[in-house]
Amino acid sequence: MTKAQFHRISKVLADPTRYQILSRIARKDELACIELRCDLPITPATLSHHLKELSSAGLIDMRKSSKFVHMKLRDKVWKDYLSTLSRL
Amino acid sequence: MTKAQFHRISKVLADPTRYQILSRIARKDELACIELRCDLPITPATLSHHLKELSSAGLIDMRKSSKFVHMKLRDKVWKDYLSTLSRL
DNA sequence: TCATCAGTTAGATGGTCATCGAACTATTAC
DNA sequence: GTAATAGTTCGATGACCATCTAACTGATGA
Repeated sequence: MTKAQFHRISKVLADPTRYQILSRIARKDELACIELRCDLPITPATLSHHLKELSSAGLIDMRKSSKFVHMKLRDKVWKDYLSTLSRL
Repeated sequence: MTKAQFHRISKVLADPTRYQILSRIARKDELACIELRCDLPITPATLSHHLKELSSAGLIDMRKSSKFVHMKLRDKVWKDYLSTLSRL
């Protein structure tokens, strides 16, 4: 993991809403975007923005299936991040 | 560790300069402020600001000895943070 | 007592970013 | 085709914050 990617992820995690989204994605094998829209107090535009950030930081994969978008944690990246962070 | 403290620490770590400072502190048992001033490309005012953030987030202890300030990582808080984060 | 050095505080500034509404695309249903 | 639904994109806005300079405190040494 490069320093740039590491800092990118740190920044992405620093927003509580985004962290919560990632946490929700991680708890399921795969999560549909619409499941998040139901109970998060943000507009679809904001949610879309956060998912883009998570995705371009490399933390999640996004898959489109007809009308719906499904997200998945990228375990390897997440483990890499934890391991880099724990080395401080 | 409360959610508030967790998010506070996440935010503190998100700034690369501050992360580097914390990293330097962690590598030694105790680090003098003046050792950081030497080779960080920031003014004393900015350094002081970052140390205050790290300290009030609970990540470091600061000790004043005559003219000098010494910092130390609070291992327990750091380990708590890592453990909370790894649970996502 | 005076100069110097370590560090802090206050206030200003410029940049970043979470958020929104509005307009859009694309898909499904009737 | 037309309406409804899922999600995106764009531009604007307001808040937050890293950084600086300048002025300060407090300790050391001459």
